[in-house]
Amino acid sequence: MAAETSALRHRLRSTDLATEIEFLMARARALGTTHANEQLASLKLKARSYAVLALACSQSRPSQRELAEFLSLDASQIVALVDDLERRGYVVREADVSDRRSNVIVGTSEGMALCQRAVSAVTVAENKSLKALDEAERDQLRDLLARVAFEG
Amino acid sequence: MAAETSALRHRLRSTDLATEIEFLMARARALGTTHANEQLASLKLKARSYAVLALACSQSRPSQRELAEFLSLDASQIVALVDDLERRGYVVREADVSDRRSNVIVGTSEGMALCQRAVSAVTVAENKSLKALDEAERDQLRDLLARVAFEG
DNA sequence: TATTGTTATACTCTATAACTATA
DNA sequence: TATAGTTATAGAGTATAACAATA
Repeated sequence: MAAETSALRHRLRSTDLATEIEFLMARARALGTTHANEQLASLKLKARSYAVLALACSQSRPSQRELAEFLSLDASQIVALVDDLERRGYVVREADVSDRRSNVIVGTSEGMALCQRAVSAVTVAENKSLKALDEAERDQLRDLLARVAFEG
Repeated sequence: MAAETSALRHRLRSTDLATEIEFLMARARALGTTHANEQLASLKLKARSYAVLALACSQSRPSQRELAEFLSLDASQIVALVDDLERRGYVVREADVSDRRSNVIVGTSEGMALCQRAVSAVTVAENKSLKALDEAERDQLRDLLARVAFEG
């Protein structure tokens, strides 16, 4: 994607579209994903696989179905993401004792180590994406987005 | 995508991932795009084609290259979007007198009419997506996102 | 009967490279 | 030599339906 000229920005920013939250979110997210994927590339992770790894390495013991719901992804996509992370030794599918249909996805110790590095990488990316905002504003944005994201 | 149980929300919301702005933005946007596409479906538009139409129907006379940059899309994707809208009679490619390589994309009167209806549809969708926020909070979110989106 | 994980499949989205016409 | 638009194509992302095992 080519760099944007300031003339272009000025001209198109004054359009109605440029004030729509949906549009602004699309743009902000394109930027954020680019930065995140750049920082995660050396760990052979992307935003998606990072999210799965992070939840697997939390103490929440999510099932694949839960991962799909929480990450707004289709269940069939989770299969491929977990397959990849499992093949690389970062997560395992554990049998759920209370429901034998269900797999619980858990991080291995290698997964935990990778996850720690990934969190650092994502922090770097987030700082790049949000460099226009100070700490208080970032908290404000986080709070507003959380309410939108979880109170649809 | 299945509905999310409150138990799941509670359990996974307490993870570190759930506090990352990148993740929250992905979730909020999945929601917003779903609502927008639902409302635009009867006009045979999607979030993407709506954005192109809206810019074409503004007074800014964007080139295809400018549309690509402003919408964070690849130039080759704009071709297909403009092709579709042009075939349906909503926009035309006008020759740019100052640079004959360049097309200026302009809305027709049918395009203007459709755009007006689309703006209403998108407003409905935005109200659904942002129902958790009051007017002042929406302005705040808009402002914060704009700064992130345009000051990467 | 309904649900979890899985597979297969198709459809959309996105990125890349090569081409043409202009600059 | 570089840029705007186009085309072709491949790869990534996403959705749907069907199946086996289990509830």
